[in-house]
Amino acid sequence: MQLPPLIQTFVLHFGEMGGRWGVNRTVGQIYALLFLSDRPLNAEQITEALGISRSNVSMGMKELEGWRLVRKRHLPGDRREYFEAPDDIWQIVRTLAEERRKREVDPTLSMLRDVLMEQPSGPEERHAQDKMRQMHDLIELLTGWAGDVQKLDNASLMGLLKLGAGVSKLLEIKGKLTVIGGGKRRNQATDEGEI
Amino acid sequence: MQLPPLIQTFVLHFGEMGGRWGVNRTVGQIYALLFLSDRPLNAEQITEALGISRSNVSMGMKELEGWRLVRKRHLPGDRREYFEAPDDIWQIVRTLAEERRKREVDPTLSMLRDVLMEQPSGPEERHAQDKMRQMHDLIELLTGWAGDVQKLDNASLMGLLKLGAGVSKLLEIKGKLTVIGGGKRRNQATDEGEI
DNA sequence: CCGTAATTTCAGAATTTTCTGAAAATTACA
DNA sequence: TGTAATTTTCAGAAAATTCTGAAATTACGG
Repeated sequence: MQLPPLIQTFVLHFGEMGGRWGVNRTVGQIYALLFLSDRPLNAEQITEALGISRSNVSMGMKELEGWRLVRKRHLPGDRREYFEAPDDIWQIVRTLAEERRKREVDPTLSMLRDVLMEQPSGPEERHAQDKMRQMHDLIELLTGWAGDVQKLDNASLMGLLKLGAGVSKLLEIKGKLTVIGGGKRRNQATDEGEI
Repeated sequence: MQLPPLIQTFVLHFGEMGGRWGVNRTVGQIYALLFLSDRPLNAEQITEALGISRSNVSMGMKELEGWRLVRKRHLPGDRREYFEAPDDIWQIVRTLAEERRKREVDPTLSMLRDVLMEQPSGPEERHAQDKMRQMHDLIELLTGWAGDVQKLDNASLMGLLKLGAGVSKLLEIKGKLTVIGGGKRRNQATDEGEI
């Protein structure tokens, strides 16, 4: 690998963190490289920059496309494929959130739904099912909210983030407005402890 | 492994998902078992329930304590150690968010800070550093917000979640109130695209 | 369509991670 | 303090993942 030092630091870091983020070292490095690059790169260039095999790049790209974190491009007069990482950093966050939900949360939600349909066969299973229902309801609440927030445009999203702990204050205001206007609830859960 | 079917399904699922969540199969299974259990369990019981070695349980517990997802307990008249998973599901979410930030985000933030101190040695590094600054600022905004929200009590947190996309409406209201009252900003970033 | 450049696939090698059993260390309490 | 129960450690076995090179496939330009 022969890269400018700042870029190399970043790329190596992404390689090491890749594991914790659910991708392998190569995939992390490829994404880092594309993210920093000011132009699309082809597989050969990535191979050279990272010192990995051509086939490894091919598999890594397939994985990154699965994550919707890279796009294919074609440069005129060049029959090779080029890759680039989308620029809008807010969109990247949305994509990551969505893909991680799909991989890390949805399967569990689905399993929980199945298991909650079953009849518990005794007090032990009854208690277990209670806990599973708590988990299920909370996950639904969280993912539903995340889905809603994801749809906000960049400016609104930034507004929300800047607010920070201020949401608390805002919620109090909302409470008062709701009493007057009679706003409707998103679901029927109660307001304390149990959801 | 000899467990009631509902429990077994849940435990096996957590084992399989463990990998994607940043822990190994055993750790996922142990946590699942403790989460569903209506009483603390000792290492021997976990060994039997999951069909894994005693030493593996020991290592798994250490990992789960590192995540702050289990607590040690002592039952009177029994010198063995017992383990239990905290009950408050909201607190579990906070703990998970915190620990994942510590493992998955903080190291990157730290690396970015270091790299942003360096002088870029040419246009390529300058562009790369720009992207890194974008990433750094966005991560700070996100983690700062998450940190604030984490401090909310259960009821407020639930209020926020139920709001869903309604935050958008609420933000508009806030905008108007701010014009009147002159609220202060959390940071100096601009409101569009670039953060 | 032909030839060739480019990409993908995949079997097995290399590496990393997980798990176990045996031994060492720690702990409770008699 | 001695002893037996319990927990932890850790070297290496087992399993899983990642990576490569060679072969197969695809896609382009003539």
